Amino acid sequence: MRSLSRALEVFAELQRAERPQRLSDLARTCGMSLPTTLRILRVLQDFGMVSQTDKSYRIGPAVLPAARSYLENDPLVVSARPVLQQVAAQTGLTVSLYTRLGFERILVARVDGASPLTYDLPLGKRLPLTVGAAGKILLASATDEELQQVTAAAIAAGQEAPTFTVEQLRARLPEPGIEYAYSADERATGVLSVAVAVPNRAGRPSESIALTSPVETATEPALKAAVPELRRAAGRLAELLQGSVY
Amino acid sequence: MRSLSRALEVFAELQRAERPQRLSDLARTCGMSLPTTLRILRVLQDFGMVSQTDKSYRIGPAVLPAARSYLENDPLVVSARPVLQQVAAQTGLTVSLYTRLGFERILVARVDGASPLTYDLPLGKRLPLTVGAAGKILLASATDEELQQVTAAAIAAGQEAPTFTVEQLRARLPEPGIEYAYSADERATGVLSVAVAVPNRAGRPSESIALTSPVETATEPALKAAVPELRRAAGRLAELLQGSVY
DNA sequence: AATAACCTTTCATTGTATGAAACTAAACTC
DNA sequence: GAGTTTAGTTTCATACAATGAAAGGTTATT
Repeated sequence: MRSLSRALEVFAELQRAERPQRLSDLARTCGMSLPTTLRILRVLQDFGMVSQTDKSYRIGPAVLPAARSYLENDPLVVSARPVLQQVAAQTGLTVSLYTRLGFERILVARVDGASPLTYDLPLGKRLPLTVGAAGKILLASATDEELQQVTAAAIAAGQEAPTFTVEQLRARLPEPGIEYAYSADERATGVLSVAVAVPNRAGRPSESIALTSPVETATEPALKAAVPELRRAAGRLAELLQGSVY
Repeated sequence: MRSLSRALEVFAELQRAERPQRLSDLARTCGMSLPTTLRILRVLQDFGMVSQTDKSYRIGPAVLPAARSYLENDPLVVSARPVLQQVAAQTGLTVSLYTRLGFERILVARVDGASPLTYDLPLGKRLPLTVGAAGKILLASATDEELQQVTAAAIAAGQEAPTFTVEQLRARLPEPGIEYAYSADERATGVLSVAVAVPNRAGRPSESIALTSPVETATEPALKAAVPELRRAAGRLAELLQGSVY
């Protein structure tokens, strides 16, 4: 399925670029010939996944129904909503659900607490695994090899300095036996966060739930005191997922 | 690019289904062999466009960053926001921006007025072209052939009864020379709406702006009185689009 | 336990994806 | 505004990737 992989590369590159791209740019960045790139763009355009104006290509409107379909129908997101709401109600803090995608994590659901963290809801935001409680907890049970890949990916994505090493990463991760991660001023200054992983019947977890708070509102002990509550929520979510028809 | 087209068919079918699909279902619905369908799903899964649990496939989380990228970077959406906000402020009504995708339209931006229409913001919702002011105005300059296709597509999508005809559709559309469309109780009962098209340098328009109001809040004459304001907004948006770097 | 339905892999064949090259259009230079 | 460079598009021969039939394996059903 080479052509399909290449098409998805082009599609990913259009997202990464964050601005309209010319045919030759895309061909160069994705390492393929002009005719091939052009043919791929034409098909993507037929389906609305890509738009064109003059000589510039960008992501097209068809991604919106797709995202809507995901948010409304995905068992993870659907099951999580009531669970997150309950935690937000009990703690008064903002609760977020992340899912791992490649070597990053994506915010897929969020329920604001009493003091909302941000005005906008950055659903779909790509964040590093190396930074922030919700990222680090997903790496807690990772192998050395995987940490190596994560490190390389984070550097390549510009999320970490070129000097970043696996040792530095490991130092941030929770110690063995600790089933939550904590972060302060890591991803954003003035923000504290604890996160637990959503258990996964087999294999390492790819989802995490985080409690986040501005430093003025909560303290480290207060956040850590909420960890049992968070764990229960994660457990409940895992059960819901088992039960769902999938 | 047959394999790419087929992959996008599978992807579209997963959205249409609105629930996890099995391999054999997808193969049958999309009219392709099991091995081919499986190979497509595997590649889509590698990129996060599709998720799998046990034997069920569904839309994957990678669509969220894509949608986010669209909403944050697309010149249409970005340019429209201040324009819609101004109209909402001046009229106190909900203002929506739709774009055409195939034989449907998609809500890509909305700014609520004084009396919000709905609590949730159904961004990315697919709606028919045959119903509602914002759909009909996009068909105002359509050829007979195109109306025929639209009619067939609406019946196929279950948006119109099987007995629906081009004549019935034409009767709903604005008369020649009228540059706005009006609807009452068409798409939703108790909802009035006027819409104008966003002018397009060449070719027929594919975007429209609508003012919507519950029947209790506004009357037909009141809505129609806002049409000049709407037209100015559409013109301003068109200018912004010309000017943007694209 | 037996049967059926479904999923996955293998493999030979075809057809489609591919890039070089030629061509055209646009942008830039002077 | 003519000449030159760069970018986009089309054509075409070739190779290889996409394909489905068939076999094998797995899970569900009876």
